[in-house]
Amino acid sequence: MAESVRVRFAPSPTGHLHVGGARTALFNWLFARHHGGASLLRIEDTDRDRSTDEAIHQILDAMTWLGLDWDREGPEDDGAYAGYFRQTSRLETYRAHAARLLIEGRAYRCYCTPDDLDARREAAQARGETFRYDGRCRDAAPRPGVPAALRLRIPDTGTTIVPDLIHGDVAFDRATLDDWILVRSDGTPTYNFCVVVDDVTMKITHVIRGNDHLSNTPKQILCYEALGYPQPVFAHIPMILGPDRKRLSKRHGATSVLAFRDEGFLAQAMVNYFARLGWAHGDQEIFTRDELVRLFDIRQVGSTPAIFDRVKLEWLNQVWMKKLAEDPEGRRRLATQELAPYVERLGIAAPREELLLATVVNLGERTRTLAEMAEQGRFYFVAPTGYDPVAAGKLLRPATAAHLDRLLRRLDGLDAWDAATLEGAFRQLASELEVKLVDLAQPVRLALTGRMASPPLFGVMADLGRDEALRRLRALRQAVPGA
RNA sequence: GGCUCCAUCGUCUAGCCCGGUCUAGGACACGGCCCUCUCAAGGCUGAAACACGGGUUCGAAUCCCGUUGGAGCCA
Repeated sequence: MAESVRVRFAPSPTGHLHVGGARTALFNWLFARHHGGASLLRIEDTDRDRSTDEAIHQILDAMTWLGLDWDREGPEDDGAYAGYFRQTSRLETYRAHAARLLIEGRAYRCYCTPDDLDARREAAQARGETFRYDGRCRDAAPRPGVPAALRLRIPDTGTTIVPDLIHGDVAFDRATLDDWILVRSDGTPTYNFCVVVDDVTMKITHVIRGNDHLSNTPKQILCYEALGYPQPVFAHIPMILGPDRKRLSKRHGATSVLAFRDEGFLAQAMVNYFARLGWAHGDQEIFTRDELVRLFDIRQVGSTPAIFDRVKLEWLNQVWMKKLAEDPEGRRRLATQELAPYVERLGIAAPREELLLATVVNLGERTRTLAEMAEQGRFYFVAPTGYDPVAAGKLLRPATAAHLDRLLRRLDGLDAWDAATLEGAFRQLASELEVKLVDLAQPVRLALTGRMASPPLFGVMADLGRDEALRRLRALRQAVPGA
């Protein structure tokens, strides 16, 4: 690409950053980073009734969490998140462009009131026709003092082509388009007009956005032409749908990116998942951020809408938790940065780092989210407060008592307290008692973790330490009736 | 309703642009087996798709047309 790439992500701050928006943001970011270009952020807050600062911060928080940093060219007016553009701070620019179009005759004042328009629309419908503005004010005499909307004068005939990186050339018959409103009679600029003016003045080279904007694009292209500005390259990426194939929304459960963070998903897993929605690189499923930047190619993005599959996301999250736990550095970060807050949320203050590490190492392959990991790893930090009722019913019987007593004596006599030694002792005793290892192990597992399922028992005993392990064993022994 | 987009296993997708290598590949989920102190993870394995109908062609998942279905935008 000859000129340097400049893209933008343009959310409207009327709610949280949802899954679809995040994927759009990611594709823009990847495209920019891949080409060494700039990635800008524009907040489309012209709908003042529905836009809130709260939403802006949530969106920025989510983007920061996902690691989608933007190039800071905008005003430095918002602390940590500075450097983005707000449409409401650009109203003067829209006004100037509107004035120019009016003077040059590319736009005209329309005195039709909303009521007029509604009536004409209904009449058209009654006749079974599709209503389009008929251009009746194109040559209307100026009526000073009368509120007027500003409409773009578009050609009556011909075809407007939207050249699109993903869909190829998409043709729209201009006869199906009409002279659309640039500025409402109350003076507020419309969405499509702001977008064009913004993209032009921000020197955006590639507009990467959701497919839901494709239908608006011919109107925008006509506006570029009226303004005499070059068009950016368009890429309309397929939308993300819910399991019912409808546009993804709250009805489908969590769609807010921050909600996923809250549930204990890793940003890396989210990014990996989003990238694979609509894009693929052969058979590869797991991508690091760097790999994505290197391999991402917008032209390889498919054109089919994708259904959001939480189960696969969960799988990816597990893969990433396991992956991070593999090397010392990742393990430490996963334990102290990612997992710790979830453990603390369980009411465990200042969890010890070595236990956090043990949790991460052992529960990474057993759980799918950090919240789940904390929950299932709780026993590392605190003794069980009760036993799984089914297991208790099965295991807390007199027959177990004798075995436990033998075991306790055996463990007391151990010089070392490591997984290998413990396993040896258990196996030895099991064969002496002529029982299966599992029969000896399960009561102990219940004592230490409160559950029937846990990470490998001997590792758990070692991680807990001799004193704590024996304490929990004796506690269970007390609970065994008889003997 | 008008316009536009989309159509490969239940889901994400590879293949489609540059027809033959496709008895259509991978992944998630699901079943079986192995491993095993539990649960997982892992390994092996099974079931599972080119929406339909016409063309074009020696040959179509791949190109063209239509139908059906889904979605989005505008109203």
